[in-house]
Amino acid sequence: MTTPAPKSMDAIMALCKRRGFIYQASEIYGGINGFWDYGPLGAQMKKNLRDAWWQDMILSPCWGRKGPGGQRVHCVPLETCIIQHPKVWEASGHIAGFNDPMVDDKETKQRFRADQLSGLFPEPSIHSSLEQIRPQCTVIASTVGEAIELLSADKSLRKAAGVRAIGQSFPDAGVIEADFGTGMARWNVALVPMSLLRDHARDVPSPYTGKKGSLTEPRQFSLMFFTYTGAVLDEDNKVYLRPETAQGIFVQFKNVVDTSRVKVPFGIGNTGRSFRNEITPRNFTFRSREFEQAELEFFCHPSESQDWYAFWRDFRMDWWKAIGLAGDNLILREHEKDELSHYSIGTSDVEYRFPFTSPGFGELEGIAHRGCFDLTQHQQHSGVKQDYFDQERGDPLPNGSRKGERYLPHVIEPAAGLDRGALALICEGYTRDESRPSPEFLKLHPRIAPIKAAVFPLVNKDGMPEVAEKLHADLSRRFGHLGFIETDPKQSIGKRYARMDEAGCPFCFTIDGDTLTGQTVTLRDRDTGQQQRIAIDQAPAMLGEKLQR
RNA sequence: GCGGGCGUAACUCAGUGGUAGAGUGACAGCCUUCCAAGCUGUACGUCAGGGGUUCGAAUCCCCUCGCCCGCUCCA
Repeated sequence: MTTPAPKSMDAIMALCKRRGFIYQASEIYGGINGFWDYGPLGAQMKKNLRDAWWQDMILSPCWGRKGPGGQRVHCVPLETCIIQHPKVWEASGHIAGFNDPMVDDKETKQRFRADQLSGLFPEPSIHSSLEQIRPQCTVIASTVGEAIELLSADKSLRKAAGVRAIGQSFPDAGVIEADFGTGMARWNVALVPMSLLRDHARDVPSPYTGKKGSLTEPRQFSLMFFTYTGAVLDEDNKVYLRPETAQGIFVQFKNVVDTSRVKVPFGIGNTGRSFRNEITPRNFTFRSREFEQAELEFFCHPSESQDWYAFWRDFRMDWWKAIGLAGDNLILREHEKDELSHYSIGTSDVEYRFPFTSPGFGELEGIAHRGCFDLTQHQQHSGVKQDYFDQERGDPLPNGSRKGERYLPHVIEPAAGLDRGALALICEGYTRDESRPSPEFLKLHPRIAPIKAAVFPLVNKDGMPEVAEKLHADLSRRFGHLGFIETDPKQSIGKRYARMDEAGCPFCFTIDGDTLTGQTVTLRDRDTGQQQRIAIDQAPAMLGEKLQR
């Protein structure tokens, strides 16, 4: 299978700017790395995407599709704060996980994670205590097996490390035979302890050059944004901006259960901004430091969790297809076992082939089976029970009811990136067709398009503008809550069509001479340029029907 | 974080030491009965920012910021 040539990202970015979809944040001050703003059309488009998610996930979940047990899917919304108690992030593991200590090699200017450095250590002798043992050489590898494999396979790596020859290796024992110029000897392979890197960085050889003295001490890189509550800048007042919306849901799980008559299985949805201090913001809005998520946490009985996982994975894929990403550029990718988070039983990504990832793919949404990891963590850290009493489970009682069962629900998490979704829809919709009068246009799904329709008088005279004005007012009343309804009497009709094509407006109504005599208008389709003539009083119903699809 | 490329009007770009330009777009008017048509006119620039060299800098030098690409990273 051949991959079609990727669309020009430069052209897409130029269109986004030109038509007011996406601007660089703080542009007049030179911009700020990793932040982007949405212009008028972009803001409306993203709202449409968010509304579509809300509609299909919360208000009418899964288009009415039944769950694995044949039951109706039930979800409720929640809106939680960007700033939560700092302990939320301790419990979730983000504070630890987001603060990987890194080591730089000052000579080569390269950087690696301090906990991913392995070394070849001499066997301890009676003359040296364990604290004095220094690695003879190092390689970047987080496991003993990986280190041995790298040394065995990579000749240039051996050269950098000063290894002249490799003998036998015993991965299970963590031992390898190597000759550093003093004859073949046995070496213990082990992770370089953090304490050694911290206190004796100068004694640790660089994994890049084999030379000692060029490594820095491990340094913290905070991937979470923080600020202070209250006016006093005191470490005790330090709080974090959330890196995901999900934790807000978990910490309110009990409240939702206790106050909203929900029964497991059910979902809680939450959309909103999250913040990650990305090391390398890149690729337009794809990896932004401030971004918007649409996350659902679906709580279910552990025994049903696998079925719900498959259910949500499939539905989410179908959903992206339904709003305009149908085709080879969209895939569902099941994570390999070694790719999974420590707590996850299964994860799938919905991925899109962006022009800048092609022929590879970039993640739009992750659907994760999180087990009961989060509720367990919060139960432990907060001391507040998070278990659920299910009255419909357990042994039958004589009176016909059930004894009930107490358990920590398992969680399926479909977590979508709205900015990435919007970007994918723009990339997918961006089309150049030189055979058209307006070669450049944006094929946005009617549900997502920020401009829903335009009404044009063919010429700006003979009473046509007045008729257009009236139809515009009518359509605005009925559909204005979904997006813009435009009208424009100026300039040539071709130019006005072209403008709408470029902005992704799917439908144009045109008032012409026949409207005045026969009460009909033409309805032009953006993608084909084809027109059909309909009665003017049918226009609202016709548009309503087309916007539903 | 490293390496490379780039930054001039809303967009695409020309301008390599001597008065900041073109096309497109936008806006106004005329014209116009279906696809960026035509005519007339108007507005639009901290030449990414700062510093330096020079009589004079968009142009040469230094620093910073931003964007793109390749590494790296992506809990």
